[in-house]
Amino acid sequence: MRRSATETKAAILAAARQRFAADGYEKATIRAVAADAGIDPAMVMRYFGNKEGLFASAAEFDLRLPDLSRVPRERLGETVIRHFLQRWQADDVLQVLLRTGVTNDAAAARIREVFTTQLAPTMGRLAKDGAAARATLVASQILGMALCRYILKFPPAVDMSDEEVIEWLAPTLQRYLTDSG
Amino acid sequence: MRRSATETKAAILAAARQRFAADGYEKATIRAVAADAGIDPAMVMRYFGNKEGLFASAAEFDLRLPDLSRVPRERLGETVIRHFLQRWQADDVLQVLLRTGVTNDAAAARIREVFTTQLAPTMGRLAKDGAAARATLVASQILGMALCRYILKFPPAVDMSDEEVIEWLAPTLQRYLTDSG
DNA sequence: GTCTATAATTCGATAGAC
DNA sequence: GTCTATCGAATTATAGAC
Repeated sequence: MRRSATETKAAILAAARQRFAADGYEKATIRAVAADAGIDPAMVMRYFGNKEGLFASAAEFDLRLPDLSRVPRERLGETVIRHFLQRWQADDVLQVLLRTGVTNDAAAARIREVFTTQLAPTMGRLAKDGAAARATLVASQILGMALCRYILKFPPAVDMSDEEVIEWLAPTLQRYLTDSG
Repeated sequence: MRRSATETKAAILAAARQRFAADGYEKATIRAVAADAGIDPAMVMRYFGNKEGLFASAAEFDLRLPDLSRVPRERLGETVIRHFLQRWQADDVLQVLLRTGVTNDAAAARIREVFTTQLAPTMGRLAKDGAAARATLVASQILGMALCRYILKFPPAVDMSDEEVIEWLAPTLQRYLTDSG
């Protein structure tokens, strides 16, 4: 079959995200990605140069955080956790970052970049003091729950409904974002 | 050099824990472990059969949770976070579990086992309702902070002192353990 | 744009000498 | 108890034909 370059690239990227999300960086092979995309492994090299280049493209990521300055202050925690639950299930790029970031330095650097350029500034506009620490606390609880639910699959975390997660985590995030010292 | 079997096994295990903790399951090679231990790769096979066997031995783990029934109820959160901060820095088995559990199914199963047999029962004796969910919430916050601090190395999390971590996380864990609904 | 062939490594694992 | 030699499989990556 003969396709356009953009079609092929898109097919490869979709397959790569699935593989990276499911297997992590080292276990996700170019051959497997190519097989999933229904093309030859050589095409992956042609379009992305090498495995690092493929990963860099597959890990492009926008948190798409809402404008938190328009949210009532007492509902910040709930808004943030709702956003991330939905963001987590929309596609698997967040899962790519988490799965690969734990064993691959380049991927960890990518997560830090997302944190530094997207999450921290947004939080910084909300709290006057300790913004960086607050952003980290928020990230730790969100990533920790994602880890237990989607990666490690702790039975109680998997069984919990989205609303239950929100009920428990919203007050935690609210405190991290708005409490003094 | 000629050593006793126990000496050699101990040297291999120590090296294996370091490698698994730093690289995860697939990137930690038997050859690298053997080089670190200053012995031949064949010795690893001799004593542990295969890579899975080596991992199983390296991932033997006891949370060593204190008897929480003897702790004043209002200090439960602080006690738990203090224990885990110390446990995390005592050796690197917890880091082994986290690094490997994200990409290796056997390792993930091992973490779930530690959770189910060691953490959940202890929490279960404290709260009458929703014990499993409470244990998961505690695990999510503790693992999430460990992830940001020791694995992903978010600068604000790395710079935070132990006491700051305790001040922020203790109230969170306290609420997860003792709050109603 | 697609694929074949293959080079160059690397890894887990085995057999066997000393 | 320790090591050499090596097999067989898998991987990234390259060169080049069609």
